[in-house]
Amino acid sequence: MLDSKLLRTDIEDVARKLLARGYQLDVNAFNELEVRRKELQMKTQELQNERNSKSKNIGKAKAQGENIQPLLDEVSTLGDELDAAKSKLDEVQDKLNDIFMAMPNLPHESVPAGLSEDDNVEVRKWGEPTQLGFEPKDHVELGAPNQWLDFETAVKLTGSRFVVMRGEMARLHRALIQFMLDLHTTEHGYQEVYVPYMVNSDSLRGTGQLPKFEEDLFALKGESGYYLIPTAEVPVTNIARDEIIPADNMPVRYTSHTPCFRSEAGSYGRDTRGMIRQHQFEKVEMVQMVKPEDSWQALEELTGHAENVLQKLGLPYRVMALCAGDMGFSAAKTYDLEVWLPGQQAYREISSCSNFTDFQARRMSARWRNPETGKPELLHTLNGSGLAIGRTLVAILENYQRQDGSIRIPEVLLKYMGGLEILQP
RNA sequence: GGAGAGAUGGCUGAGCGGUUGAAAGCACCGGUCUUGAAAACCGGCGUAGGUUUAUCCCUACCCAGGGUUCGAAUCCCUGUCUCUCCGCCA
Repeated sequence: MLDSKLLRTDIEDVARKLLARGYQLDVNAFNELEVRRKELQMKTQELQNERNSKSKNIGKAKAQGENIQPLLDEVSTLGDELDAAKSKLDEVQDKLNDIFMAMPNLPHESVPAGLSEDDNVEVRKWGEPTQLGFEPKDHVELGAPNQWLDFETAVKLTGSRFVVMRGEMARLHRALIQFMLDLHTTEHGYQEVYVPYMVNSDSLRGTGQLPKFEEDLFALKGESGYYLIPTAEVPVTNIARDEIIPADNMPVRYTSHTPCFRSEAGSYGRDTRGMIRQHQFEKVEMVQMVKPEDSWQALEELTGHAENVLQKLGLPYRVMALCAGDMGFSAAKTYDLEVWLPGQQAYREISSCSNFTDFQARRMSARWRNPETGKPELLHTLNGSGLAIGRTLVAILENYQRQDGSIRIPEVLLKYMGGLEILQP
């Protein structure tokens, strides 16, 4: 959510920045609502004031044994007037609130212009696309032996966009999770947290998935109103919802491994082969809550933490600064990490690292106590994948494949694989 | 699942339907005292919004949402959560 003061004082500037990301703000409609809000609010508060003071007088008069009937007559119509004013005010405020909740964050000044992924800008590159010296297989072919990756059975169990993993492949998948969590907790200063995989709608509103993107979520049947999490970002960031974090505890750095559940509505036909785009996948997430003045530095660091995972795994990647139009709803700036996939001869997204500034914090009232003012102030939130496990597994299979279809295990994973060095078909 | 108790400011904890936005204590901040600290004493100390900006003033908020009333932290209804006991259970 954007600062309402900003929209009152400089709405043209806000509208211009939103347009950069393809969001058209109806300035006139907003201003009209805002004028009405002000009128109705002042009128309502005046009536409330009148009611309060007259009621007090009635109390006093009654205490002194006076006849209060004339005073009661005086306020007889006040209640109805007040109710009418209040309901009009509520109506306008609901409309304004709907607008606010549907308005995306403002892109930072450093965000490249553009409306589609074609306008994203490569910031840096690490390593070179892997040269195998033979025709590379993709992960579906590589996973076929021993039913390492078994898509047919997953279809039977559930449907498309799921996978069953077996044997050493399942272990490698698990090894990746352990490796990433250990790296973030021991070298990057994150605290590991375990969180619910279902959340309520308040949490989803807090991080920005609701109200606009409900079709991307799996909602549970029944009365609970719960949803399966689309990312650990939701439960982990909402830890700070309605909290005031002491300055000494800042910055807060959490890492968490969770499954992620996404309906992938609107992506029919895209990435249908293999496990690039699944309804259920694992992810190790990093989340930070920082002082506002630190958030841009924190974004660079957090991106570096995700990059470190790829570097330790020896996977070539590039860092892309997303253009304004390609960023997610809540982000002020996003770096995508794209890993090289020999099977596709392409870089594919494997991590997304964003600074949300105070956008999520305002939605969820996440604050810290600023020692300079002594007051609670909105903090800044960030998160990034570190990394998406399924896609990392794909990247390892494709980059570490050998001509006979066997897979070499990267050095850093050996201790999680019980010393197993090669996956042999 | 059954029975009962409860939810008040950072924490503990008062609160007859009418100057209670809320006693008291703790914590915290400023000051006096002290070589310094502690103690003692004095003062301050919630959040959000509106108006204004020197300030003042006004409104809302005592779990949430409804209701009764001229007036609700206080009464009624619904929901959520917490605790205790019983039952069941990975």
